[in-house]
Amino acid sequence: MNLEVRHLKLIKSIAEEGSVTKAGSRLYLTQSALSHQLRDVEQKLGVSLFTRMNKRMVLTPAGERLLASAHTVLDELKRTEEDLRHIALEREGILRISTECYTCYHWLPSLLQIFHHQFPRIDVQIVVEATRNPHQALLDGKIDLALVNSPVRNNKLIYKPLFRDEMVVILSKNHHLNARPFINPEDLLNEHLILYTKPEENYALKQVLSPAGVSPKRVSNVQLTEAIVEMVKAGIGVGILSRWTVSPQLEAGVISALPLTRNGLFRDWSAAMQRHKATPAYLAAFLKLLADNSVLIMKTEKKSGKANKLKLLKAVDCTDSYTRA
DNA sequence: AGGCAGACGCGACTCCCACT
DNA sequence: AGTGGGAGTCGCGTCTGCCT
Repeated sequence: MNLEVRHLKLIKSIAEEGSVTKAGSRLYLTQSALSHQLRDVEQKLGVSLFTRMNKRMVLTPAGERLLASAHTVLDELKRTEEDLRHIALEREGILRISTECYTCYHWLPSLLQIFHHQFPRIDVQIVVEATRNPHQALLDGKIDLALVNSPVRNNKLIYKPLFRDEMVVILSKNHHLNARPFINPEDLLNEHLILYTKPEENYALKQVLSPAGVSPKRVSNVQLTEAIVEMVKAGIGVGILSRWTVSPQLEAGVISALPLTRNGLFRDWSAAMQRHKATPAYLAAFLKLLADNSVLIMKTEKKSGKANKLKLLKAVDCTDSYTRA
């Protein structure tokens, strides 16, 4: 290829200025330098680009053709440089997120709204397919950040602790187990357990019921919190959900919740990402947003003799109606 | 006078090769 | 593999002649 960007700038400047001397002033080069350049490119292309008419440089048809390309290419280069500047400033890019639990998608959109105000040109993509194994998705480079609660750790990933939430057993108001201060695994033996996730993926089953050798009479998988609440309310079964998920219903008094085991069952949430990958500014900002708001997402306070009560603060209002597709 | 183009020289850069 | 030096190349500037 004979044509270079300087040749495109040259032909554009000469065509617009009408002379090599004026073009030289615009390009901060001498008339002679541009004359050399022009002769060089004309020789390489084997065609005249300008007709020398007295003291004016007039484009030939070949010159007209090259000028059209020069406009296109130089404009595109200008746009590219502008885009690269944005990327260099890390104001533009893609942030791919997934979580290890579908229920997080309840409060995540609210957090993303705040993030979008800070980084309007960052395209946030929620990769729902990675929910089943966000660790592997991170290692495969399919996502940039995962919200995880699994105690399993991978040494190729780093984990930033965020918050702890409590899994509780939810019951209808007139359920006989309401008399208990907490629920033991064996109390669920004769119950119809309605779970948000599949039994083999369920945190409570894996951490408490299975180790205790307890297999409830019946287990159903309903991937809709509102449906689980309605079924529990109707006395069809009992559920196990994170306390903050059912906070509005608990406050409204339509269902009740009891800790699972004497000490309760808690999940420790972390933000996971690749250990040896640079953290762009927008990702760092999102992490900070998570860390700052994790206290707001689920703040528990001890009340004398009563179970922890969840408080959802306005910054991230989880009561927004949101249902997973 | 003003503008273009050619001859020549300079500095920066690249390539190649020898050396450590 | 890394470093340093010499040769060649390229792009540009100065000077100058030619043309209108």
